[in-house]
Amino acid sequence: MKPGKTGRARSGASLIDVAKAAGVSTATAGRVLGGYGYASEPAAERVRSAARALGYRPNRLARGLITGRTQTIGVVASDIASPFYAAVIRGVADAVQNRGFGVLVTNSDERLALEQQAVRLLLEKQVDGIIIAPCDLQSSEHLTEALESGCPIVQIDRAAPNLQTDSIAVDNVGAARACVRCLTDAGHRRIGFVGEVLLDGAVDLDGAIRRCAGLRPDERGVVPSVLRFTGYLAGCHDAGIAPDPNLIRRLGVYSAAAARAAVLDLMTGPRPPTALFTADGAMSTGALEAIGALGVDVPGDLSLICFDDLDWMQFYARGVSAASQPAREIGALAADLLLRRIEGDRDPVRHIVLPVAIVARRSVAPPRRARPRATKIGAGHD
Amino acid sequence: MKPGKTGRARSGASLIDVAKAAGVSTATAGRVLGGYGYASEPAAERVRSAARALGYRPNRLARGLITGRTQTIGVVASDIASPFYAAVIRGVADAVQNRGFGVLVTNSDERLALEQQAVRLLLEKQVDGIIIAPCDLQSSEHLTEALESGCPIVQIDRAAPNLQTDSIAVDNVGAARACVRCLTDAGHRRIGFVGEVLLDGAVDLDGAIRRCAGLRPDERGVVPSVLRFTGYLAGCHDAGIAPDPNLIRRLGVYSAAAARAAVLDLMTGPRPPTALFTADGAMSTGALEAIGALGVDVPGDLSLICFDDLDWMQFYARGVSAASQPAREIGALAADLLLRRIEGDRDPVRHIVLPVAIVARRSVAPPRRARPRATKIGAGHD
DNA sequence: CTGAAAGCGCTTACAG
DNA sequence: CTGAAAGCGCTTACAG
Repeated sequence: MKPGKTGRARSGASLIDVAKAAGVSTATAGRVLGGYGYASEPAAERVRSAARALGYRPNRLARGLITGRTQTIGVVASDIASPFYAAVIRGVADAVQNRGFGVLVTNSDERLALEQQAVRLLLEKQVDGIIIAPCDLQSSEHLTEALESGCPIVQIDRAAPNLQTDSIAVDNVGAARACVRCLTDAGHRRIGFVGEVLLDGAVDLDGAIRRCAGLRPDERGVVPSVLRFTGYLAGCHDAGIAPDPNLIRRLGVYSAAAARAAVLDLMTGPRPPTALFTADGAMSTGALEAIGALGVDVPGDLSLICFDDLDWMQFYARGVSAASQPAREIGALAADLLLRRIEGDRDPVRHIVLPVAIVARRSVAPPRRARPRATKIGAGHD
Repeated sequence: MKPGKTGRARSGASLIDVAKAAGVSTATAGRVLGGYGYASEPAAERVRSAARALGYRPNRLARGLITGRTQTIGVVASDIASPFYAAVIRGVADAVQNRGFGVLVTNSDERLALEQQAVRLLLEKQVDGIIIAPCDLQSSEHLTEALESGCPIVQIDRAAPNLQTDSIAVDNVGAARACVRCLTDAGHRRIGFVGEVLLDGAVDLDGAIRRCAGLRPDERGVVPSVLRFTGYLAGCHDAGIAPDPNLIRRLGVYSAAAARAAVLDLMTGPRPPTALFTADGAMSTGALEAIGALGVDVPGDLSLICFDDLDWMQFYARGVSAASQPAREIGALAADLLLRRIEGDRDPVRHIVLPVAIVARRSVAPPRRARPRATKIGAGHD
């Protein structure tokens, strides 16, 4: 009844108890119950029924201590409450659960210190591998260390370039380019851009444009929002549109509030865009809030395509087009890759780039003709 | 380089190595690094620097095997990809992470067999406690067993009545009642209801109404949708409205498609409701799809309040009112309760009932006067 | 304050 | 096919 003096709380029958009851050695009982090694049918049957009678439940901790395998994989997400990561984790869980694996989840909130702490916890818990969206593409010593200690890693959403691991990301450049194409095909020429696009060494817009124009689709070591900005530039270029600095907002932070302010500013300025492309979940949320606050019609005064780490439902409901990542698939693929590595696969690392579906709603339609604002020429004020 | 012959993959320095390097016993090294027991400062310092030099990382498996504590808690959700459970798990993770705990997540998809499998996995992995949304309020032998083996449990969202555990749920009856009140206050009298409301032994509506009318707010052993139906009935009663069977749709399944069909049927019938209350996430999604397909305006031809296991963003975007659960808080509270039990708290079980916020958007406004459909009396056809 | 010894529950070679 | 023994990496009483 009371916990033993060693402090362990739960008891239950151990393999020793089962072996004793079945009249065999623990080795034999282990072989039967663990499904490894041989045992004669009569012995096996005695062991099984003893296990059943005692309500035996294997202790995976003990097994893990010996085999060096815990059958647990760790996931480090920015925020598991975000629809994107929630779906990724679901994909991971589905892929591994029928193989007897567990999934240990942690959040980094895009902060390196938290990520390092999370990785340490996972390693101390002896996970067999880690799936991570690294929050810093340069500082990855903690991940190198994990790798060197034999813990395989799969990077998702982004990939540190100097980390020799498999990775899975969507085709950010291609998807953003396709989004812009939707807009230009519909006749838009003034297409606003709102994104984080944090670039060290390129604070000015011209520098950013020069730098991003050279990026290739599969470029690793580059954060998604920069790749999407690259796609935006490419899309404009495709349509023979020169990037207009007044229509581009690089916020430098991943903040819905900042995006809201930026879109309000864009839309109430002298020559507002007729269409808008938002590069991230937070940007998209901010943009939706702004156009709500402005009472702007979508479609109508504005066409909008959101690149989305959030739930496409909100865009769907709003009648807005969105580019949406196949999150579950990313999770499932990441888990597959990881399990393969855990099983000892030594193939060269793979970098998978997934296509992104664009869920076109009504908002790509060209804008309604704006209400004539100053019919009386020279009215000068309102 | 190569894995040892025992099959364990990862090596790294063990406590033995650290002790050897520091010139002390493993007992002393363990006391220093584990933070238990005494050690002289010089010895401690030698141990710490040896640990640092060797890159020592404690193996929590080994510790767990002895202490009987893994510092891991398990969560069994219906679907971690749903915004509700994703947020719950985030709340759990936040509450436990700074205490060095990990969170192991599993999905039941509301299927008993999967839930049992998930619980077994968690127990074999020796979690210190389980947070679960039980999918079957009657068949809970597997949970009783867990409890008896010393694994504390906290139930969320619903609670099996015969399970002596802490539980956390929202005030389903009160929230639904308040939703209806929003509608009746705005002048609605014909308020439709769409929910799962699966009741054995009450297949007919009259039976269901009689049975639900007697439920009290804190009733356990009753699934949320039934409690919300109860709240709906109470809200109607408050306003002196007799429940109209033609406006009530008990689907018996948790299906957006079924809800969509039900709402289409309701709205295209002879006397459509002027307002609608949906009792679940899937119902809400289906209803939104239906009114989208019908081109019904919200507000306008219809007022709508959704009870929500999904993301309130979609309602917000649609201009719809929603009752939303404080998911993160539920997770955080569940984790707190569980940690307390893990630490040996023997207080009587607590059943926490949380209030639900109603996010009122435009849809509670009374409906616009319907476009006169048959101005020419006797027109007879369209 | 410190160390030798036992042991958590299991798996793994290794003899028989 | 089976068992005795060793051991995974740590913590726990218990002597000193």
